[in-house]
Amino acid sequence: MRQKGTGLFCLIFPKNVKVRKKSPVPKILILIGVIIMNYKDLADMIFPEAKDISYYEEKYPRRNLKEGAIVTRFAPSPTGFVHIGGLYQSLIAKKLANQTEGVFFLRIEDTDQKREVENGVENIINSLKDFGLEPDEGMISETEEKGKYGPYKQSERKEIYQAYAKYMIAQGKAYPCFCTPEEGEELRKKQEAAKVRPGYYGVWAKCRHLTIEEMAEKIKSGESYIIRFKSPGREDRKIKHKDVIKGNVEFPENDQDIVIIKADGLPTYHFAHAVDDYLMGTTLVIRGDEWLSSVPLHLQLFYELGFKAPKYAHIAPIMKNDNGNKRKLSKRKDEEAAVSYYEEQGIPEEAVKEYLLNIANSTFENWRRANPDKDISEFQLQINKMSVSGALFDMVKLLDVGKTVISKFTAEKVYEEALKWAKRHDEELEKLLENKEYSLKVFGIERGNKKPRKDIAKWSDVKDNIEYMYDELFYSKKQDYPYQTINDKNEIEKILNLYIEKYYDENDDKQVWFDKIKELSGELGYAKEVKEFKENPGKYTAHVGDVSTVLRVALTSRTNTPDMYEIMKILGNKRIEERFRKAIEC
RNA sequence: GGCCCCGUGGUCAAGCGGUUAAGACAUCGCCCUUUCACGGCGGAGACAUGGGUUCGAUUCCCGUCGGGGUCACCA
Repeated sequence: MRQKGTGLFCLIFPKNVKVRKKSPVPKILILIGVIIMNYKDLADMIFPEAKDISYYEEKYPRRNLKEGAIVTRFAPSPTGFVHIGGLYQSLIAKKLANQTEGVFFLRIEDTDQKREVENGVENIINSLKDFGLEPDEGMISETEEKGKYGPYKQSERKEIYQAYAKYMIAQGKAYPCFCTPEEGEELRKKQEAAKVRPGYYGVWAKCRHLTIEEMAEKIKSGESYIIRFKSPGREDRKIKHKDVIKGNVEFPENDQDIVIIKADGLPTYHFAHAVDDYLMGTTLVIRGDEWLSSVPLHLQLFYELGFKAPKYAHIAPIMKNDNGNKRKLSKRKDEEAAVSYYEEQGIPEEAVKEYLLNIANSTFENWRRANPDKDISEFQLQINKMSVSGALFDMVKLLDVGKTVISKFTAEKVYEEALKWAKRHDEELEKLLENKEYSLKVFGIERGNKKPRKDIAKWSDVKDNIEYMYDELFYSKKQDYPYQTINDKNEIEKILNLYIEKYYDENDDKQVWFDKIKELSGELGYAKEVKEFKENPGKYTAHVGDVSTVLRVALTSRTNTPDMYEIMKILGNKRIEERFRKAIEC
């Protein structure tokens, strides 16, 4: 604010000599001299332009929602990429709002302009969109918003905060503080030396004890100042609070005269939180548990502001094991902390959400098993069943969820998603997928039955999974043929030639196809059944499985593939022959 | 350091005074008329610790230890 005092006029001719009943300045004093000011005069002097709070009370009526509807929000600062923890919060918030026919809104907390980052808002909005977590209200682009309780960007709510700050000053519940940051620093050192609790409170709160006249005088002379909350709390008293997740907690009362309006005229988090969540009708504040210890302050603020406080749900952060120590997933150190990481890796949005739901409610897993095909929007999340301590992030489990999620997709969906990812991250894969009809066949292998394959956990696995089905890639690489038991060149040649000349017929059904491989094995002196092979040690050098392996390796250059019958069908006679020829040449 | 929260297998977690202490992921073994995957069956693996309270504590209380959070004109 650092504004010049404009109070001289008010000092000499107070606009409001009549004092409201509540004013702590006795009437008699006012009668004695016009110089004597009251809190309201002080408030007028500091925020001459600010509206009366009744204006905002009318502008933002209480929401008319059905009983039990939860109004909640995601309220990030635009300071960089969205953290997985933020996504977790949003997911929970959105589910809860949807389940109760409430409202989920997005509010941008940009009161710290130093930390703000370019495209910060856009980033947040896009990340939410990527995960299907669009808010019902709030910011929808860098500059646009929807909903009747805006602005949803705190930097645009300055006048609202000032109106409430003015109201607090007029009530004698807030005051200007003229201490400089350096003085604050000194104070802390002094307290440290004296081994007392640090902070601006009680006797240490120098400016709290200034008279109104002294305050006015300083403002008038142009001293810069901030606004502090005049806490009525006492540290030796306890407050009890019931957190929706953490349960009963007990804290000492807040007695800190925290800053509510900073030197730049913008509010601090605490004050903005109280004003916004009241005006926006938030019923449940879902936030990280690093805020738990601020609850006494926030409750006090709501009370002194005359607001009904919301409920709080403090969720445990997602942690990471760092050399045996648990620590929060860090934006700086851990790539998996950024939600963009999951998109880059091609982990499906559904998988990330399912994994997060898994952490949120252990009942999710059972629900999923009972309802394998239902959409997660049908799962009823119970916030009070959430874990109180932070879970270690488990990539292996996430990937397992990813496999299951993708295994349920149709070939069409797999194709679309893989292509979408390839367009952003893998040109080579994108080219492979150009032939949609063919690719659909490839993705259709062992898909759609009751026991679908689970070999794709993320879209970045796809290329490695299917490349041998595409000639352009298959032939462009120098292949090794990792034959196993049967690895004699002549034998291999014999098997391949005999198979293609005498046995393979693309019109065979699977049983006939399989029987023919047995026949082939028998003809060349191998055991037709594995069992027979095992029962007669020494009689055979190899069995039908080993013969199959030769075919498989020659065909794909791999020992592990999905169903070979289907692969052969897709490849077709000509390409099989060609691949065999190539294998023999090597 | 003060204040606060938390502590069940490797991980996520049910259980909250009497249980053979669930389940999932990971791991190991077996089975699934050829591999892999899927699936099935089975194995190994846990109540941090010391005191209480109680006929009986994983469950309740206190201490210890361990982990985390918070003590800004940052959110």
